[in-house]
Amino acid sequence: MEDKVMNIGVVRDLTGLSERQIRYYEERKLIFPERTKGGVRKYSFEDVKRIQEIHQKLQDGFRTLELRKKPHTGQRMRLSGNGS
Amino acid sequence: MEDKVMNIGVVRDLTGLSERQIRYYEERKLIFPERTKGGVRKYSFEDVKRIQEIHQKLQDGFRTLELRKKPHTGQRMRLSGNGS
DNA sequence: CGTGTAAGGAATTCTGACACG
DNA sequence: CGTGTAAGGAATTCTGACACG
Repeated sequence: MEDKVMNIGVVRDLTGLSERQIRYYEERKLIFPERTKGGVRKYSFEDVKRIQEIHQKLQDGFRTLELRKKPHTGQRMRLSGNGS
Repeated sequence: MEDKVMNIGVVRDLTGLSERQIRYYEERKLIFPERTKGGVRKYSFEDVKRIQEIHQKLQDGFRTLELRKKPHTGQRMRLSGNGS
């Protein structure tokens, strides 16, 4: 439970991701930043780590929904093509 | 050397001090927050600690100039009246 | 699905100044 | 000296939407 102290701009710089991506992960219920009274998002360093993990998983071919509960039953290769 | 990630509003809430006080301590060269390209100050948790120390010292009767080099040669009581 | 972008508004922060003591 | 405040502008962030594939 670290302090939620960073604005999205800092998280953007720290992770190298876009604000769009960061907000989207929240929309998918993968991260839960706090808000100031005015509605500005505040993130913790834990959030930053989590965001990087999420991005990595997406790179590996997972979909955001699958990331809500850390999966451990099925690797899901995503080199080319899909499994459908 | 911690990351400078907090806006002054967070530091205000964390320390309970006013933005005016925080900016003033910088003006007196006691703390050195970074700046975004746009000019917005960014503080680290170390800065927060330092700010609290500075405020405590001021409560004890020190003046900002005296705090630049941590004093260790003269206690300076400040209960009532001054030493002049 | 995950991400980019332009749009307009709102929250936050900045500086310089005047005030007090 | 250390801090409060009103003033106006600028930087940052927010939401909802359209786009692509």
